[in-house]
This record gives sequence, C-alpha cells and structure tokens, in this order.
Amino acid sequence: MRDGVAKPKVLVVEDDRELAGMLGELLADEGYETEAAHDGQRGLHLGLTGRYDVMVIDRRLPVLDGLELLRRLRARAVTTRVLVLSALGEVADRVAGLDAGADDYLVKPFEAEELLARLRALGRRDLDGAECLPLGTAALDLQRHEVVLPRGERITLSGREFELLRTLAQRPKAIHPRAALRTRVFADSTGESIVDTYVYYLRRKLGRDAVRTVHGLGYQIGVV
Amino acid sequence: MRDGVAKPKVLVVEDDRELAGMLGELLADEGYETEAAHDGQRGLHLGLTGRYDVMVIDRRLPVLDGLELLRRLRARAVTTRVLVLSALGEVADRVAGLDAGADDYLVKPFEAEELLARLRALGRRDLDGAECLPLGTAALDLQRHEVVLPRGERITLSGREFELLRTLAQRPKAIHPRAALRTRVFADSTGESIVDTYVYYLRRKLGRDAVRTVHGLGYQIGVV
DNA sequence: ACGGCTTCTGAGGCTTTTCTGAGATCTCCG
DNA sequence: CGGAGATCTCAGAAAAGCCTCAGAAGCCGT
Repeated sequence: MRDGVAKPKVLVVEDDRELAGMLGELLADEGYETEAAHDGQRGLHLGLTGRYDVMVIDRRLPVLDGLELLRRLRARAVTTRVLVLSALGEVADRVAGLDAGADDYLVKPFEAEELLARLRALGRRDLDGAECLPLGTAALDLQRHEVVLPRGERITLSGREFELLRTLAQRPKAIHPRAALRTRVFADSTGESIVDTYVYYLRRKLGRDAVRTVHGLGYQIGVV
Repeated sequence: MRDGVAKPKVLVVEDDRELAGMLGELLADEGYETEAAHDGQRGLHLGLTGRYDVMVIDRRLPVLDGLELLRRLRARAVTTRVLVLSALGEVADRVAGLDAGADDYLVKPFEAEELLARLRALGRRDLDGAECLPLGTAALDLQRHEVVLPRGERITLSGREFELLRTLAQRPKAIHPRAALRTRVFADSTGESIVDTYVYYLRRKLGRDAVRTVHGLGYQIGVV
C-alpha cells in the first residue's frame, strides 16, 4: 500500500509448499501482493526488513517456530497485524497464540472465505484508512504523499520523508527507536545519522513540533 | 488507557442480562472498566458518545441488531475495536460479521480465557503496551520513561533517573541500600555519591517527598 | 546533456545527560 | 549540647546524544 495505487502486501510464512502456493494464488486473486517464506528464520528476516500490511504465519515452522517468530518480531517493535494459522485448535492453543502477539488465530482446516474476511478485518485500518492517517490536527494523505493541514493546505513529501512519517504515524505516541526507523525506512547500508537528517527535513516542512525527540530513546509523534 | 494510569474501558452490548452480568464481572476482575447496554439503540448511543478502548457486541440484539449497530458506528467513523459475540457460527455468519466492521468474531458458547485473550489482542493494537509501574498516586510509564501524574501530566526522566526510579519502584516500601542501587543502576567505577546526586535530581523533578531517606540504611519510595 | 529534485554523508556546533567533588546541612548518640 | 558521620545541594567539566546543513551523488524527465 505504498505507492498510491499499490496493492496491500501480505507476507505468508508457511512451510507446506502446497498450502503456501494455494494461499498465494488465493490472495493474488483477491488483489493482494504476496511474498512467501518457508521457514521461521526467513520469515523473521523478511518481517524485520520488509514492509507488509498483514502477515499470515503458520504456527508449526521449521528452524524457528511460528510463535517464537512472532515473539521476536514483536520484541523488535514490529506491529504489523499478524494472523496465525494452526492445526492446534484447543482454547489453550489459541490463547497462547494470541498472547504471543497474534491479532487473530485461525484453526486449520479453514474456509478460504473466512481467511479472506479475517484478513480484510485486519487490513481494514491501514487500507480503507488508506485515505489518510490522523496526524494530530492534520492528516497524512497516503495516496498522494501529502500532509493535509487543517485549513486544507497541502505539503508534499518526498518518498523517504513520507515513509518515515507514515511509520511514525502508524503508532502515534509510541516511541520509535532510531535503529527501528532506520531498518524500516532506509537501506541497511545507510549511515547512522540518516534518521536524524530526515527528521530534520520533516521538521523543516511541518514545523519543529511535528516530531518530538525523546532523548536516548527515539522519536515520537502525536503528543500535543 | 488514555491516561496511562486509567484502566482500559470496555462497552458491553448484550441483551441477556445474566451473560452481561457475568461478562461485567469477568472483565472487572481482569482490570477493565466496563459499561453495559442491553439493546442496540442504547449501544449505539453509548458507542457514539462515549470513549471506549474496546467494544463487545452481541449479534442478536433487540431494537437494533448487532451487525446493524456495528455498521452504523462504522458509518459514523467510530473506529474503536469491536469483538462480535454470536451463537451463529457458520463461516458465512462469521464473514458477514467481519465484513460489517468487526475486528474479531467469537462464537458462543466460548471459554472465558479465549475471550480475554482476544480482548487483549484487540487492546494491544492501540496500546502497544503502555505498561506502568504504580508509584503512589502516580505511575511510571516504562515505555516512555515518564512519570504520569494523576491528572495526566507527564514528567520525562533521563536514562539514569529512570533506571533509579524503576529500581526503587520495583519493590516499593522496601529499603534500598545505596550500595545496591549503585551497582544496579550505575557503573562500578562511579563515585560513592552518585546515588545521592540522582536522588536529588529525582526529588527536584518529582517533589521532595518522592523519595524517602532512611538514615544509615538507604532510600525508599511508596510510603506516604 | 541539462536542470531540478531526492537521497545520503559527514562534520561542526549545540543541548542534554552523566559524573565529580566540595561545602552546607542534618541526624544520631554519647 | 557537640561532634562524627551521613546526607543534601549544586556548580561545572566531560561525555553522549542531537541538530543543522552544505555538498556530493543519483534519478528523472525534457
């Protein structure tokens, strides 16, 4: 959902190649762009470095278990919505999955229709909201990469500026560590101070108070 | 969870008084503040006027059906997370519920544990764990390194100040010897009086009574 | 190829935090 | 009451973290 017209992007982490293929097709037909990982390690890497609107994670995975993968993502402040798929359907299993950080838990075997409905429910905020993200008294127009000020005035952002602000705006009031912003918005090879520079650019365009610095921890928006 | 210290607030819309009562108790035990409506009309009114962190809505309601209630809330841009409860458990029913705007759909009869886990998952989305340590009438926000005063006012702490206060707050009312605080919070090479200095800083920010000195033994919080 | 925009680097200067230490003040106990 | 030891207060130096910005390099349409 990055480039205005872009499709919502789903990461599927599923070791059963056949099921993974079917899911890929199903989601593609539904208008999603999908990417697949077949083990937990690979899923972790993609989850940490890529930008997805939703992730579908199988619970039983080789190398790194699905729930463990999920916990590690959450520990690294990845807040993407996650739907866990599992053959384990006891209440205790579901509770364990949800408490590991899943947003939803679907028991196999499942109907395609239900999976799609649940994905719609998870994606809805970031997609319908694909209009705008609230930004204090202003809003961030996700289609046009512009900040819309209360009076209707518009400020255009460059690609990186937009990605950075969007990442911050997805969790307003949360503190986003530099390192997290750097891995999510910029390439791994960029210098340490790239985030500072882009925060500076944002503040220059939007005003000094647009982004708050929390000394020693990171940046934050949405406070006052 | 607006003020950091406040409990998350749940609106329960359920016409079965007995079940509504049980839900209320269950949620209260879990630390939620609850409010109840027994028909759709009342639920709509509360949902539009009140501020809730999550809503639990029964599907079959008098006056105004649960899904219709949900649709009207969504139509009026209420984005609060909603969990729909229903006796109708067919895939088509679930899809209908989710597509009406529910964030989750739980089929009756359900286990209390699962309901709670799903509510946690829903609450987490906005909250992202604004965990706090109680601090007398105030609280210590562990994510943001801030002290939250009863009115919602926030005082930010530096890294060391925070570590020191957190160490004290982990065992309120216990007497923490200087030496223990020094080894836990500061480097081994620091001077003997570093703890005194930081206690002074804390008192300067939070008030003289924030930390109590127990002469000859150490420091203490949580009395008064 | 040219001009304009975007991305990235890195250096200098500024701000906040951390730590030291020395004098003032307090507490306990004889 | 008086003194030893404990504690408080605080200025200032050093370190760490952050801001600002100029300029190089890349991209893109003309």
